[in-house]
Parts: sequence; structure tokens; C-alpha cells
Amino acid sequence: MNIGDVSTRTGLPAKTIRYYEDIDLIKPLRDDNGYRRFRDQDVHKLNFLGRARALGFTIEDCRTLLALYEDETRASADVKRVARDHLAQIETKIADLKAMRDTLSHLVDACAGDDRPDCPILQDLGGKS
Amino acid sequence: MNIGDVSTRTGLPAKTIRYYEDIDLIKPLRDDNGYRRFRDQDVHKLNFLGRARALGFTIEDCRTLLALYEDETRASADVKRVARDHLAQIETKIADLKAMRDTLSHLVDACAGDDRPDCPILQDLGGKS
DNA sequence: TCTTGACCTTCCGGTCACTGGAACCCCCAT
DNA sequence: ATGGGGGTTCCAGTGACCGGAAGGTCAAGA
Repeated sequence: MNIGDVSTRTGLPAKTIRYYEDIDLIKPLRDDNGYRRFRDQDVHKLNFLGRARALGFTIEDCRTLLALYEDETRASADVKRVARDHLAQIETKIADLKAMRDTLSHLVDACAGDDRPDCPILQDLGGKS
Repeated sequence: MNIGDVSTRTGLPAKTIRYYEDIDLIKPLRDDNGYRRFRDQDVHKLNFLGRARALGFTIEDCRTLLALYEDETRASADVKRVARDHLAQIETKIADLKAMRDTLSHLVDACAGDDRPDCPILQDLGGKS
């Protein structure tokens, strides 16, 4: 299978697939003409990566998870730790964003949004004190 | 005031302040020795920028907001639009992160986290079907 | 047979908002 | 004179790609 087919199948852009090869996440074969030739295992790995990335894991996490996936003797505790740490980061991000949202939505609500210059949003940013 | 003092006062790293000058968000004066000399208005702008960045506005948004801040004839509607758009993006991000969190926390809960290899997290990523 | 167009290749630069580090200058106290 | 703690510029790197240029390959149609 060529990169275009793999791209269609996995939903990953060809650019991304090449990038993943570049950083040694996958190692497709090469045809005589230099084209990448993807085996089923490559496609499988790419799907794995796509799902892991969709869950927000970093590329380095993905590398770790992929290694664990391929290691029959892994301990699920190792997988769980990676996932739990990532989950914690997500929770933190959500909390940060919520704080921003709360502040912002108050400000947006307080702003008349007409053609006059008075604006509580700018007042706040300017250090309204 | 030199950059170190401004950094202390605003809580922004000196590197960041130099960067903001680089991209023309602020224009501090220069002393004869080449040192930046910050006026109160520069510090004020930096505080504005710090607060706007803390609310997650992009640098370009900050530039826009700063321009509106300085424009006595602005319409608050313009400010509100920027803020509302940004708020929408935050909401989207929160929703995305929540979806990730929900999926992930289910998986983490389902994983034994012991020394055995069986792991629902990897099963899911591998396309458990 | 030639050509068209859809593929594929590599490589370089850009994104965003900084951050780290090197190499250097300046000023004040000892 | 020396040392230390400022300051300066410039270059490179971050993460996870994306866009585009310049060129090679292949199958189908005129």
C-alpha cells in the first residue's frame, strides 16, 4: 500500500505519516522506485497513533505506549501510569480553561457591545482598580 | 526603569518583554548605553498584555485589544467581538478536553494497573473491536 | 509514442509564544 | 584591577506538524 491509500484508510495526512516515519514511530518498507510500502502492521500502528493522539497523548507518550503495546511482557501498571499522568494534565488544563472562561464570560456579559467606547473588558485588562 | 525592574514589577520574564518589543507590542526608549528604558506607560501596557495572555488571548488578539484600548473612539462592540470569539474557542477546547477526559478516565478505571500485561487502554488504542 | 495528470519523493521554511544559551558590554563596589 | 550582577544581540530549539517548491514515477488516453 502506498502512502495515499494509508492516508485514506487511517485518516492521517500523508505529511503526518511521513513525519511519523521521520521520528521513527513507524518503519515502512521501500519499493524499488523509492515509494514507501506500508504493511498491515504499519497501518495498524498508525491507527493506534491516531487514536492515542486524538486522546491528547504527546508523541513521546505515544512512543512509550506503542512500545508497551508491542511488549507482550509489559505490566499494565506502566500503561496505567502514563494514562493517569496524562489524565491529570488534562484535568489541569480543563481547570485553567474554565477559570479563563468564567472570567471572560463575566466580562463579555458586562460589555454593552455597542458603538460607545466604554468597555469593562478593557477596564479589566487595563487594571481597572 | 531597566528591564529587570520591569520584569519584577510585571511578573513577565525579561525574555518575554524583549520579545514583545521585537514584535512591536511595546516601544521602550533606549539609554545612551543601549539599555532599554521603560516608562510607566510601557509597564502599564505590559501589565495589560500579561492579563490578556493569562486569559488566553493570542498575541494577535492582544495587539488588537491594545490598539482598541488606546483608541478613545473605539466601539465596545469591537472589543466584545474579540472576546466573544475567544470565549467560543475556549468553550470548544473545554469540550474537546472533557471528551478526552471522559474516555481516558473510563479506560484508566478499567485498567488493573498490576504486573500483568492485559490492559484495556492498549486494547482500545489498538482498535479493540 | 507522447503527454497529461495524479501520484510519489526530499528538503526547506513557517507556525506560536516564547526559552535557553553563547558571546559580549556596562556599571558599581571592593 | 577585579568580580559580580546587571544589560545587549543573535541563533537555535520547542511540538507536531503544514505548505510549497522542485523533481521522479506511473497508468491511461489521444
